[in-house]
Amino acid sequence: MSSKNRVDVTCKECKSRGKSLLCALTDDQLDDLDSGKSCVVYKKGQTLFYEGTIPMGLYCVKTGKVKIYKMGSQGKEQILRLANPGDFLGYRSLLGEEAYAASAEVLEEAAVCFIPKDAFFKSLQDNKEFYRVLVKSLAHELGVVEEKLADLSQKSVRERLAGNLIMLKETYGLDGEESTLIDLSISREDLANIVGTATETVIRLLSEFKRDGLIALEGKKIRVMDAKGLAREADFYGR
Amino acid sequence: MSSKNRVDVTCKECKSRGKSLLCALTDDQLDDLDSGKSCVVYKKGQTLFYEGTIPMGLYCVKTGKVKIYKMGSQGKEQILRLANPGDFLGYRSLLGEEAYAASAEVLEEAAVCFIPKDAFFKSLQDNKEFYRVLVKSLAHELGVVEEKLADLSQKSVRERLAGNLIMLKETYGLDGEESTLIDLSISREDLANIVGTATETVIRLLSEFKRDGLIALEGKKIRVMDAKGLAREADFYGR
DNA sequence: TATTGCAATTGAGTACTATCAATTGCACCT
DNA sequence: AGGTGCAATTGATAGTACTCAATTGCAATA
Repeated sequence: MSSKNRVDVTCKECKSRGKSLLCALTDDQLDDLDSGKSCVVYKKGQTLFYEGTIPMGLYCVKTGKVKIYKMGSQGKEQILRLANPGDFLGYRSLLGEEAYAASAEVLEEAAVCFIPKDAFFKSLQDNKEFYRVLVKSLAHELGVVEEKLADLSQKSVRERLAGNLIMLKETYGLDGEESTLIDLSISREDLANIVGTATETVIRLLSEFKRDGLIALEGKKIRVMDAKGLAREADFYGR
Repeated sequence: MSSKNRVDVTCKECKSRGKSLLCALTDDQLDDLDSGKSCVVYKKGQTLFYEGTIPMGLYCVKTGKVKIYKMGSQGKEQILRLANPGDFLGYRSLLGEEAYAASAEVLEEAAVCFIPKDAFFKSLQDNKEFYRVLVKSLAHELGVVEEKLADLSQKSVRERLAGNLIMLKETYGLDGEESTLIDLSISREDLANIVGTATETVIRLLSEFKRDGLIALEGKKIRVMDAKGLAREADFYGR
């Protein structure tokens, strides 16, 4: 990584701090984190870390979007979740004292801070509240993944796609009128890898949803025209 | 629950303690846990707790087997995992400060201890090491579920069934010659709900595996005759 | 032994999805 | 403008796995 991609920021000044778990830290503790911290701008397609490697510290997304995924044996990936500004990456592996269970790749240009392992563990020790919210987040995440597991097992692709579109709209919808636009440049392939299906199937279902007035396609982005209708598709349509 | 189902045991004397996370506790701390603790014998089919309810404490399985599952909208359940002697139930919800994300039902008669919330949190406070291993376990569990998610998404039912049979054999195989027998009375329906498929599909695949000499059916139980062959089925058969 | 009830099995038909192949669209570069 | 490369789309086909329905098996009970 060339040095011109490095960015100089302190956690204290970080605009994404409010969204992150770091809001549990005092200014002094943030200063501690800053020592040894580095922040780098990654371009779309670059990888933060690979499944199976040993974590050396914690990543914190300042801006941009990152996908966390697992690679299957046939080279197809399953996206576990998308990370956004304020999100931590790698703390599961650090707390679990294990290798990374998934890989992380940048979807949209991202500035990501890296906090060395030691500094991370030190702030855990110094701040019980930080530890608590981190554990709480970990436990919450486990519930979320279990929910996804059940959905994957019991819902049709159609239902899952509809459900994911609703969630993407909640997460990436902007303010005001633009709240219905999913502000995320995502390929059909990645969308398929979130839903857990084939790219062609996503394309066909999207065009059905469009035909039925549930969504509209604006360039590479998707607009949710009828959230209620989508929710119906997500919940009830059986097989 | 009638009083004759109550059992009197201390954590110190519990034979399952060695397998559990409680081995991180000192004798004194175990005594603390014992106060207020109760232990009950549940019969097959009884429910420990339901998805959506508020956890009042921690369950610890002393003997027997328990399934943890989520109910889908069409009344079909997805089994997330099986709990065995020494396993904790409900700590995800406690640490996440959330309602139960899944239900727990006894598969084979089980003696289960219940440790009230307050006593549990107190021992977390008193013993950092206990907290650490608990968090470590939580983090590990998240990795396991993510792995299952990817498998569910990318593997065929045949592969998943083969993989699950291998894991069940690892977990429930006895000693010596009987290491190949899966010592677990599980219905075809429950097996299907572990694998994430229909009961009939499990039955058909089992009879194929049997035909191919990979397994044998002994009463309600399954014996793994060719673990290598099963592993091949689990890993490679692509779509 | 007959009865009942549920689980396991088998059979037939279908539907959802994946796969493979071909075409189109679009952005970028020269 | 033309070319290149990749993503998106469309079409055709095949399978895997589900659903529904019927039968068999088995164990508990009367």
